[in-house]
Order: sequence, then C-alpha cells, then structure tokens
Amino acid sequence: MADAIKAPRARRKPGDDGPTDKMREYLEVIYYLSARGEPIIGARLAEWMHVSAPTVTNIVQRMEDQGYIARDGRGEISLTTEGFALAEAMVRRHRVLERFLVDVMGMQWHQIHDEAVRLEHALSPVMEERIEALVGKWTTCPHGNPIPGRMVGYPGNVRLDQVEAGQRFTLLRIIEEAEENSDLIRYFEGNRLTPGEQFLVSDRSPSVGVTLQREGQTITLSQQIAGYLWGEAA
Amino acid sequence: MADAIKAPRARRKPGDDGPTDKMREYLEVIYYLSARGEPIIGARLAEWMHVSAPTVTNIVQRMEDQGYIARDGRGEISLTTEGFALAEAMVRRHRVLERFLVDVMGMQWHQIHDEAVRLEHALSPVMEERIEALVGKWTTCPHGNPIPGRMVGYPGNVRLDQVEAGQRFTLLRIIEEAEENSDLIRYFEGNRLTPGEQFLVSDRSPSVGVTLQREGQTITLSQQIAGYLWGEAA
DNA sequence: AACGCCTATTAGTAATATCGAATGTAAAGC
DNA sequence: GCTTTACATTCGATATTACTAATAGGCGTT
Repeated sequence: MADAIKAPRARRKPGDDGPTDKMREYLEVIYYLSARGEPIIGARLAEWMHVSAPTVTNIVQRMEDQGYIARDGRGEISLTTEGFALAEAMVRRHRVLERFLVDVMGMQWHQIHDEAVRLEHALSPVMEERIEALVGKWTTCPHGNPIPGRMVGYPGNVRLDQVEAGQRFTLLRIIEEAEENSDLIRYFEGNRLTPGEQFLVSDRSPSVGVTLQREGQTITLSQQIAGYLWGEAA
Repeated sequence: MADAIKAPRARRKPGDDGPTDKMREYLEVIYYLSARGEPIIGARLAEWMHVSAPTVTNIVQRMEDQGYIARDGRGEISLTTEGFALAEAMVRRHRVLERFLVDVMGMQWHQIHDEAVRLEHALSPVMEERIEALVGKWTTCPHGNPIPGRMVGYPGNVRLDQVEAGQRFTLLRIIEEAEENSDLIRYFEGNRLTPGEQFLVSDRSPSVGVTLQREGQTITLSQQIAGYLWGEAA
C-alpha cells in the first residue's frame, strides 16, 4: 500500500550515513568562528551551542572520526575539505533563508535568525531551490553577511572596535555572533545601526568603548558590542 | 556574551516537558486514521511511520503514560482531549503549509506532502501566523482536505469505493493516506483526478474495482485506490 | 612553588528513538 | 481442535545527544 515509496527521513540512522543535524550545526558554528578569526576551541563551541564541555568533546570526537574536522596538537579545530563544504552549504542556506523570511514572509529583523536555525535542517533540495529563486539578486543576508557562492571578495572586514578615533565608518554587517541575541538586534534596529549606515568614530578607548557621531546623534557601544559590527573605515 | 538570551530548542528535554516531535507525528497519524474510520492499532501506525512494531509499542506506551492517548481492553487507541487538541493543531499546520507551498512557493502537487512533514515541526508560532496570513481564504489543503478551524461541516464524506454503479460522483478530497505515495499523487494529477472533478460511476465490483466515465474518458481504479478518493454522490 | 582559572577528557547516567529476536495471544480458517 | 496469521509485548542492544562529577594539563600570578 502506501509504503511503497518512502521519503528519506531527516534524522540519520546508526553508523555510516552523513553528518547528523547536530553535526551540521556545529560545522556552521565553526564556520562563523573562523570567519571571526577566533581560535576554534571546544569551549567556544560549548558557549555557542549552549551545552556542556563534555557534550562538545563527544561530538567533536565523532566529527573527527568521520573526517569533517581535524585537530592540531593543542586541540585547535579546523575544517577538512569535506567539512568546509558542508559548513558553507549550511551557512548559505541560513543566510538565504533569512533573506526569504524578511522579503517573502514579512518577518522582522530580530526574529529571523532563530527561525532560520529552526528551518535550515528541514529544507529539501527542491524547497531550497525555490527559496533561492524567490530571493533573487541578493548577495547578503538582511544583517549584511555574504551569502557564499553569491558574492566574491566581500568588503566590510574592518571591525568597529578596531577603528581609530577620527575615522569615518560605514557599517556593512552585523556578524552572526550577535544575532543569537534578539534583544541586541532589536537595539541595533531601533538605533539605525544597520548595514549601509555611516558614522564618525569620535572616540575609542578600551574602558569606555567606541563612540559614534551621526547628525547630532551620539551612540556609545562597548568594545564587545562594537566587535559585532563590521564595515569599512576611511 | 551572546549566551544571555537563549532560544528554546525544538527537541524536548528529559521527562515532563511537552510531547516530543515524534509523538506529535504519531498524534497526527492517529488523527488521519480516525478520520478514515479505521481501527487505530499499533500495526497501522508502524506502517504509516515506517518503523517496526516494538518501536510503536515503546512510543505508544510513553504517549499513554503522558496522557495523550488511551487504550481500551483490546489495545485500540483513542485520543484524549489533550491529544486531540495537539493532533488537530498538527493537522492544521500540515494542511495550511501544503497550501502555502503551492500558492506561495510554487511547488508541485506531488512534492508538498513530504515537504510539509519536514517543516511542520520546525515552525515557530510567528512563522505559523505569517503562513496563515498568506494562504488567506482557503479552507482546504490542495488535495481537498479540510483545514481544522477554517471549515465546519465538511461535505465529501462518501468514499468512491462505496458508490453504487450508475451514480454521479464529485471528487472533493484525496485523503492523506494516499499522499505518502508521490507516484500515486502524480498519477491522480496527470489523469485529472483532482478535487472538483465529476464522473459517472459506470461499474463497480470487488474484483475489478471502480470504473469512471467522463467525456469519453474511462478510468478504472482498484478498490483500494478508489478508497483514497472521497466526495459526493448523486 | 603554589594557587587558580580555563580547558579538555573520562566515567557514569539518562532520554529518545530505533532495531531484531523471541514470546505470547487472540481471531480466522480448515 | 489445530494451525495459521496478525498483532503486541518483552528483552537486549545500539546511536545520538545531553547532563554532572571528577580528573588532569597548561599557563599565568602571586
């Protein structure tokens, strides 16, 4: 009867299939960390994934066994060729989805990251293709992060927490690390700290943070928050 | 850092939370079986879910413990009030999603059931509300099955395999049981066996099945296949 | 050198979801 | 009445994802 044709299940079976959904999530996070230039260690992954250290050890070991990541002597993690391809595919899916959620579904800036995380493991290739078609020309996600494969040589690699006082700064992207925190995203949106905006960096110090000027408006951000905002300085 | 606000994970934790995603899937299937009027037993669930009998026993017992279903002396399953509400919410989500996948995403008839199964566990309430808004006035899924809460007193409760020869039959719905099989759905679509179509039932016998006439076209369906097509007879 | 922090790993446990094998049970057929 | 078939269950096992508690290494400060 109706069990003649069987749709493949999302969840992986026992041993030798592909990476599990969770592994894909970890790969995606590793991609974000390496884009930020931070050392990729278990403790960082534990923070991102909101899990304990042993949980990370466990999964990381399995991912290493299956050849998605490698580790040097000091435990630092890097993506293998295969792992990188998988990670990039996830990131692509995530950012295209975010664009879709804003443009087609009419969702709000601060809602889309979590929703994309929910959905990105549940899309069939057909659905992914339809979404790609609907987002059209866009080359970045709504927060300004480049969609892999749709953009080469992305600018915006200057971190606001490293811009000299007196320089002009054009905000181009709010990095993924900040998107986890929807209150923060709401704050950015409410204060027009969005891709494309320009500022004068009037002051910077490790203790106070970064002070921005624009049309009579003054915004002071902590060093940490400023590190989430990347763009161009001139 | 970015772990201040934590999005709730889809997957359930230990004991006392809500039903797991898998339990929700079983509840949905139980709803379909009861709509068909079939006895709801473990073996049917095993077929639908493509799992072994022990797997069903395991999950069914946990669902009973948690009060979503009840069983009579002979092991027949029924939904509790709470289980029914959960099941209906899943079915609603599924059918609205199918409509969305056709109308908004431009997907094809035979693709949408599987895709909806994938996605229906990954939608946030916000996303669900946006999808509802986009499908507008519709009261049924693309296969003609009613969306709970959007339709009362649905007609189309006559099964084609029980229509007397000589009667006219208006096809109104292709039941969920058939949707699993995308080849079959493709066949229905290719032969214009779609909701709204009218036929003359020219012949019916247990061995041969049901024969339909329309504008010089003759279609013969097995009893089993005809049982997937519901509508009105006159 | 000793203390403490960050990090990683082991060990042990748990929940979920799955399996195959074996066993029981009840209805249906002969 | 015996057998077959369908169905349900128990048992033992595995994979994945998680936790806590305890252990241990490295590195910097006092």
